[in-house]
Amino acid sequence: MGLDKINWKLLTLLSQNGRLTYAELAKLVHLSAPAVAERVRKLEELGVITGYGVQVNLEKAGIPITALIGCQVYRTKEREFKALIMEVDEVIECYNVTGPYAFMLKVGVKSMSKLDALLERLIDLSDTNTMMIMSQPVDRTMPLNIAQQD
Amino acid sequence: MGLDKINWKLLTLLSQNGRLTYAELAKLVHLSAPAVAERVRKLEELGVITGYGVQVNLEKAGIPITALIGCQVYRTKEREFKALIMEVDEVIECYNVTGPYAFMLKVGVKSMSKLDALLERLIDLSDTNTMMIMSQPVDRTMPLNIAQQD
DNA sequence: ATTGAAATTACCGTTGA
DNA sequence: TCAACGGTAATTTCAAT
Repeated sequence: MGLDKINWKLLTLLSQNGRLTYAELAKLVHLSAPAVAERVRKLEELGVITGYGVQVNLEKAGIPITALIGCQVYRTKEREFKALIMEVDEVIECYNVTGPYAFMLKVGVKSMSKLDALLERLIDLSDTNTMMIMSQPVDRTMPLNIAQQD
Repeated sequence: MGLDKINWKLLTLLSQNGRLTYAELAKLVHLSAPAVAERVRKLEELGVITGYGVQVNLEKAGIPITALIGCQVYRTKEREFKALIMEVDEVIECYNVTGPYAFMLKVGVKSMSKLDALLERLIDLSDTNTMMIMSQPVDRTMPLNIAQQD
């Protein structure tokens, strides 16, 4: 739990550039490369770091349409809904949240007709509210300056 | 735009493991390592790949509370709101969307009082609707099986 | 295939409990 | 005194060309 300042720095640096080498990280946190390697290894072991990935510009990748979909799932259909969601390729993120919109989805599609087809699949299990994403002014992996937060 | 099947495969593989080497990628797509390196280089140049990062378990990192906040921003305060959002450390993602909730935020905080303080900062510029995140059954970088989408 | 860099290992020293 | 952590150096692996 209590990650120290250096581990936070490492997480922040890696979230901004997951390909930094241990030597580069070492310079940035004023430690030796093996010391950094050991810290990162432990962060992975603890499950704090769960993996490494690329950041993709979906628009440039040929996915021009992304949307958030608030889903007011019918009380008896929650389990079924969750199972469905996990099978739908277009779903990028799915949050189970408090409040009337039990699930919030982020989806990416190639066309409006694809989006329409997707909503059709959901409508049997929930009322949906679709919000088209126009821009994303902030996109991070985690909060900033976490060390400063009490 | 028209990324071919192999480039999609590369993107998918890298989104699942951003540390795969060119040699490993080469085996998985049945090409030579230099050919893969060239493709990845071009994807970066085109801006399809915008970076590399780590995936972090916020809970294990000591950020136990995450929430989505729908923000109904007052008509005259949109610019001010956007400026504020970009300065708030706790904001992880911010989407500008269609519909009454002009902005949807994903935030991460260490305590409920921190969340309360954050909402206080927003309330002058917008009506907010907070949804606490209980779980995230799907977390991807992009849609699956994109090649199959027409 | 060769060169160079990065990861890993082993070993030692320091510190603090 | 012992456990935890970091540094240095040598070795081995591996990636880029």
